[in-house]
Parts: sequence; structure tokens; C-alpha cells
Amino acid sequence: MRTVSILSELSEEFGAAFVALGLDASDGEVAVSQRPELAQYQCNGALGAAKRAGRNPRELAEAVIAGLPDSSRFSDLSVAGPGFINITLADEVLASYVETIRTGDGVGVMPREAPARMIIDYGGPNVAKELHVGHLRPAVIGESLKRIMRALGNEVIGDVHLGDWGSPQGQLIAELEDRQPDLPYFDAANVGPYPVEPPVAMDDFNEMYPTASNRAATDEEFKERARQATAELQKRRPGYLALWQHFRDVSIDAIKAVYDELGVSFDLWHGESTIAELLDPLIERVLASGVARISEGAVVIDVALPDDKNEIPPLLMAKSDGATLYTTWDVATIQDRVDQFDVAAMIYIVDARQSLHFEQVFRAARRAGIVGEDVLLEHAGNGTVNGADGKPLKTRDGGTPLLRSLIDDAIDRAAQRLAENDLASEYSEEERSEIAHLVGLAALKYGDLQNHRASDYIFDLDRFVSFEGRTGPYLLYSAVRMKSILRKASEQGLTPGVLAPATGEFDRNLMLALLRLPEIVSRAAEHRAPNHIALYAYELAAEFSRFYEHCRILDESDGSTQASWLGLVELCLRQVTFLLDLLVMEVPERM
RNA sequence: GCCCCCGUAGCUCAGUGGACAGAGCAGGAGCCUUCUAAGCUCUUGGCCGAGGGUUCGAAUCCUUCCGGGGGCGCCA
Repeated sequence: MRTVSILSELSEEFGAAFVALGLDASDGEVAVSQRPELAQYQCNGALGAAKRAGRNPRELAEAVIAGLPDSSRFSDLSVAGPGFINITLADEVLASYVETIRTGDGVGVMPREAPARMIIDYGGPNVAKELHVGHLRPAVIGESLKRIMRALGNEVIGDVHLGDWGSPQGQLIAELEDRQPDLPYFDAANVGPYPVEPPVAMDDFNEMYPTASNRAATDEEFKERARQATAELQKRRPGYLALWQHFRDVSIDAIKAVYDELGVSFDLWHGESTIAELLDPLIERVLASGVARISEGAVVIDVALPDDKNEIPPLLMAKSDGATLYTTWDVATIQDRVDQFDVAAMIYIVDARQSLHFEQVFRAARRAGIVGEDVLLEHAGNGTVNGADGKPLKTRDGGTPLLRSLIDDAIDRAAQRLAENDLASEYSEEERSEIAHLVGLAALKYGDLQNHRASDYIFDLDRFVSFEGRTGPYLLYSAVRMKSILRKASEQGLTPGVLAPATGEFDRNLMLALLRLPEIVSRAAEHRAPNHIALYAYELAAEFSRFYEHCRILDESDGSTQASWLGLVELCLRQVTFLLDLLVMEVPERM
């Protein structure tokens, strides 16, 4: 279909009028009016252009209006204040724009940039560790961003990027050797084959992991053995490698189950180990080329630049004992992605506190010639999930809440609310449970995504699961009402039809709201900020609710008005469903 | 010490250099013989941390200060 963006069409037209006056096309940019009571759209370019051209802004604005090809399409076109151009479309024109979208098969999204292939890195879980609250934001923001980028025509590869090659692995190996020394993996003389069945389950890790990391912190002898085990694993000692493979498989099953429930998926289950064989050659190369140097026995790359206003410390490529670190892996991963996927961009949805690390890694990768300036490297950092005290969320006993339990709590709370309010009580047990599931997850995800990516936010499940106000449940409820009315209409033999000019403020406002979608999606992509979608989805749903309350669709006696309104509902449902999908939320059939 | 992020309504948070700064919640007043009230309507509430500067125009850009959070080579 021909995708429609009213703003880009108006901007083009106004731009041409500015150009005809010897000014810049960019002066013609039209935006949604900030004063809806005055106009639907506005163009402010005359102010800046007048200043540059040494002309009177109001006169210039008048000249721009006079230069437009067809003013009959506007019900109002006037200069206001110091030189704002206020624009209001004729109702026939407005309706025909919306009708174009309705009769098309899309939602009016217009890609503005050339589509590109990119990798989004938004997982970061560690092997042998359950997902916890810290994984929530990268998961939902990353998944949402992936969907947004894809909606704009980009080819996006999502990578979970497991933490699977560091010292915790060695600690676990050492811990298990203490517990079960007779396992074949620990016999250096035994080079396989090894048992197919894993010697541990996820539940074992939950106890073993903290124990091992505690011992490594307090017991020097254990720490040294763990360090050696890590080094030997990284040198691919067969028994350790086989054992590590079990750790990885068991963990991935458990991790995937949680991501699945959240609706988060990855194209690649790569990890630090994926690039293990690239490390030695990489280190040799940077040393040979002089990019790296030896400092206190370690291999470092200087990444400070002469015009830095702050001091960026050198990046550590290898420890003095020869072992590699996460900085090394991240540099090597960039090389791997360049080699394997030929991407134009790598976007990292990772805790904002890692910003210095990524700055160092990106600079090192560029300095080492691993990646050219034509490839975008971006750390789109996420904020943290905090408790009511403004500090990172903790369980009552001070531990780190598991993602699994946050999800379960949200679903339980949703089910509880349904019961309290006697909602969905006439539905089957199974359907009620399904509704609670969707509502709980929507509450959790909307609670997160309505906040800007980089902001920390206070986790308040009661507020998120509330059935009132700007919440996930409200959005689902609005969409369900749209479905319900279309179902009822269909039962009565009524079908959506051609959009007629608005009959009043409510259907007009809904049409205007529907037309805002393309720029919202573009902006969300540009800023890597799904909250723009989240807020717009709410505004659209709220606009629908007002329309729904004030325009009695099924009672409408005028057949063409009724068909037009049904068409509006149909398109609105299509758009809201699309937006909710971008927010990783799913709408039930009824609630 | 150096650097990064943040100070916006009672609370939680939005806010692409443009007109009188917004939303949700909470507070106040209304609307269900129902296209699902998980809704709608009206309303109270702000020197956008403070001071300078740039600009025709600043919550937004620059700068200083105050307050909060975070980071800073052999963990990830």
C-alpha cells in the first residue's frame, strides 16, 4: 500500500512554499499543534527563516500561505502570534487521509531512513544463574526496540549474548569437583567421551553458585583453584569443556523458559564463549600492530583521545596471568559480528552504568581497525528498577528478586484483582486464568516501558496492576472493547464502511490521533525509546474511549455514519494491536 | 579527585528550541433501566533545584553552584 504520513506530506508542501520564496525546505516542517484548541497542525519555520532573511515573520508566514497550491483543503490556515502558521484540515480531507490507511493493509508507518541490517544485544544473562530483576529492562526494551526497528523495515538480529566464559564458570567447576570428585570431567587423563546426562540441574545452581562465589571471595585456596579452572577451561581442557557445556545447556533451557513467558526471543544465543577462538589471534594482532602495549604485565589498549575532556582509562585486553576478560570478549564480539553479519549497526541495551566500559570497547575496536566508522556502535543504556526507597529493588530479605517471581507476582495480582472486582466471573476457569496471565504481563511490561529507557523507575506492582488510569490493563481493556463492538456489529449484520467526514469533536479527534502513528514510531526508533509508543498507545486508547462514550455506534440511525464509525473502530483496533505488539503485549478476545 | 546521569504538581513520571509546561494516581464534584463503569465529564494543584549566558523564543542548548544516584585497568 501507499503509506501515509500527513505530517510528511504537509511538511513537503510547506517546504516547497518556503523554497519558492528563496528559503530552506526544512523551514516548512509541520508538527502536530501544541494548542489543539487553535489548530490541528502548526508550522513555525517562518520565525527562524524571517530572522535569517531579515524579514518580518508574520509577512513571511502570509507569503508562505499564499504560495500553497490548494488552500481549499484547509478549513483554517492563518498566522498567529509572532508568526506561527496554524493549520486545520477540512473534514473531508481528514477523513480521506484516514480512509487511505483504513483501506490499506498497514497502519500508516513510513520508513524514513534506508532500512539497514543491525544487531541488538539485549540479554546478558549468566550461565548457571537465574534471570533476575536486572534482566527485566534490557529484555522488554530490547524486544520492543527490535520490533520497532523491524516495523520500519530494518533487518534486525537479536542476540542474547550470554555470560558464559568468565570466572564464575571456573568457580562452579571447582565447587563441583569438591562435591563430586569422582565425576569423569575432573580426571585430566580422561579425554572423553563423557556422559550425555548433565550432572546438575538448574536448582543445583541456585545453591551452588552463591556458595562458590562466596568461597572465592573468602577462601584464598579455593579462589586460586577456581582461577586455574577458569584458565584451563579457557584453554579448552576437554573434561572442563564438556562439563561447561552441560552447565550452558541446562541454563539456557531455564533462561529461555522465562524469556518465552515474557514474549522475548532471540535470533542468536551467542555468548562470550562464541568468540573464544578469536581471542589469542586478536591479542597477538593488537600487540604486533602496536595498538596495544604491556602495562604491569597486562595487555592494554590506550583509548584516550587528545580532545577528551575527561580521562578515559586504557582498556584491559588480557590480565597479567594471560586470562581474558569481558572487555576482551566484547571487542572480539564486535569483530565476530562484523565478519559474520555485515551489520550497519550494533546496539547494546545494557545497564547504563556500563557506559564507560562500552566507550572503551568501542574506541578500542575502532583503534584496532576491527570496525570502520561506517558501522554504528551504540550503547543505549537502560536505567534500573528501584524499590519504593529509590534504591535497586530487593526482596524482603535483602536478596535480588528473580524475574520469574516478578512475573508470577504480576499474574497473581491480576487474578486477585479480577476476583475482587468480580470481573470475568462468568467465564470459564481456564479463560479467566488466561486473562489474568495477559493482564499481569501487560501490567508488568507497561509499567516498565512507559518510563524512558535511560530513567530509573520505582517498581510499584499495585500501581501497574491497577485497573484505573495509564496502565497495561487499561490498554488491553480498550482494545477488548473495540473487539466487542465489532463482534456485536457483525452479529447484527453491520459492516465497517467508508470513512465519512467527522460529525463532531470526538470522531474528529480520534482521526487526528490515528494519523500521528508514523512519526511516533519513527521517533521511538530514533531515540531507542519505546516509551514514546507506550504513551501514544495510551493517548490513542483514551481518545477511543472518549469517542466510545459519546458516540453510540450501534444506536446510530444514519447508516453511513454508523458504517463510518465502525470503520474508525476497525482501524483503531488495528493500530492499537500493532502498537501493543511493539510493546510486547497481547490482547485477549474478551475480559 | 575526575567523569557520567538525574533534580518538572502531594506521589509516580512524560515532555522532538516555539504560543498559557502535560499525563496518571491521590484530593474535590458529577455520569451506569450498560455498544463491557477495567470507563467518561468537570475540577484543585507548578517562580520546570538556584544563579548567569546564547536565542526573536529555553524545562529543553552553554556555564557556575546546590542536592541525589552511578562509574573510574587485572569481577562481569
